[in-house]
Amino acid sequence: MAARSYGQYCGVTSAVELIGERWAMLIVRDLLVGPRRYTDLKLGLPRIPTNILSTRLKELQEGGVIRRVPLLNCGLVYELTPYGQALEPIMLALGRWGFQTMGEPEEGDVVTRDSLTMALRTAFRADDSADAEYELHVGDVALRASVQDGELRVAQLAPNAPPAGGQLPPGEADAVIVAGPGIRRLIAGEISPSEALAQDVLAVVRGEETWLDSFADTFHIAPLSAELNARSMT
Amino acid sequence: MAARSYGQYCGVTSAVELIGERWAMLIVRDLLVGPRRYTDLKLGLPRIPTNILSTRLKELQEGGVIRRVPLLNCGLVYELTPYGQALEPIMLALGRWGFQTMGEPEEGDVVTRDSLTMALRTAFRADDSADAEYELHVGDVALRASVQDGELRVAQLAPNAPPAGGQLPPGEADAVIVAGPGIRRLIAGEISPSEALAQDVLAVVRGEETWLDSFADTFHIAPLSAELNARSMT
DNA sequence: CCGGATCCGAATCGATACTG
DNA sequence: CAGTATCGATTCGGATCCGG
Repeated sequence: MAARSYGQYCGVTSAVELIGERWAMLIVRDLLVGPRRYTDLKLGLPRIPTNILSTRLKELQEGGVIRRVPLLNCGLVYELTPYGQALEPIMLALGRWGFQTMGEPEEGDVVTRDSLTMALRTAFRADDSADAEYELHVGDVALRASVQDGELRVAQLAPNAPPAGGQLPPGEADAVIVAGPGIRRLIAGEISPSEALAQDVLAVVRGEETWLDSFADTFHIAPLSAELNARSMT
Repeated sequence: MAARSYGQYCGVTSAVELIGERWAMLIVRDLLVGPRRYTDLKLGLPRIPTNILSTRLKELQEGGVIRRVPLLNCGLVYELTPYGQALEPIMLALGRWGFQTMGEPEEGDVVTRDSLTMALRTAFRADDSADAEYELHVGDVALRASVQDGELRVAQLAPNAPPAGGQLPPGEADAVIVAGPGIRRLIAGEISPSEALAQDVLAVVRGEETWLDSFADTFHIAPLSAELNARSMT
């Protein structure tokens, strides 16, 4: 038996041996957005040591979770296998669960394109969604979220694109929202759209501010219950 | 920022910082079955070092996932907080996912009461279930699975209880199934109930063998697809 | 620039022994 | 029963380097 094996014959154990090592889940999270090259992953995970990244990529490949795909012109990308893609609902549920205890960002925390993309998918409520096109800026990450018929599609815009400036995807967004990490409070329902505007948590730099109500209905993660604060109780 | 922080402001990251450390998920898995004392956890995780167990218990407590509850007479148990219990669907989904790649047990792998209990919950198909009482033995783990109106309840029987010997829960089981780890192949649908019997993967030591068909319908984890074998493809 | 490999100190993990 | 203490073996993190 491998020295570092958990030594149990069990589905959960197998799963944890495949994707439980440090950084592995975050690599999978980013690959759930789309295929990524080594350098993309490194940029999206600024604090991962490069030797750990390459080790994890090998392990995930060995475990059948990801695949190495050479590109036609040059370079290569890593992508999830069908088996790896089956992690999507689990990752979304885990993101929803972890969202509850995010609190405020620590000094030095970053928001990356892929993590924000997954966060939007995590918070998406198909049933409460109204069709709309949002352009969302958080820090220097810019996304375009298209909601149509209860389906969400998220596209990543060029970084540092001036809000409302680009005409990259055809047509203008209904609303361009510029926010900071405090947008968490809106999605958590801790503050209402009008409070968010009043407290400068975010701004609607183009489009009617009423789109913010639709946005808050569409992207929402309800708190589990009040007992969440029952922490550190002996 | 903590040295070992992932440095990202994201729900998945928060979740992984709470339950992503080594052994943490397996502790949560066992606590999803019910409150457990320190010694129970140690027995259920034979390979965990005791210092790691106590460190994880402190961390999970600090994170609001578990709670320490002193018992009236003596001793104490750890139990999940409501927030921790919210991990149940995630754990079941993860168990289902990991089940696909379990293969055959490694030398030295064990099956514990709690892991088998969770495995049954993982494999349970409410829609295809017929009411029944099963007594299941795998290795020296003995469980009583009661299926009624699409609901599953699993009770753990005394270890080393002679199959069909005990009258612990009121009434006799419809079928007493004695199996080894090969029962995975039945649950995965790799073999049929009759093949399982013919190949001595398991035996029905009391009750009609036809109960095994109900069992196989009730507890089943379908393979994702054929491409699962597309491993290690460069 | 892409896709890593190598080296090394620091932190964590695993195994065992020991204690209130 | 419910953990600490200790210590060698691994792994991780940070930095540098390298071939294409």
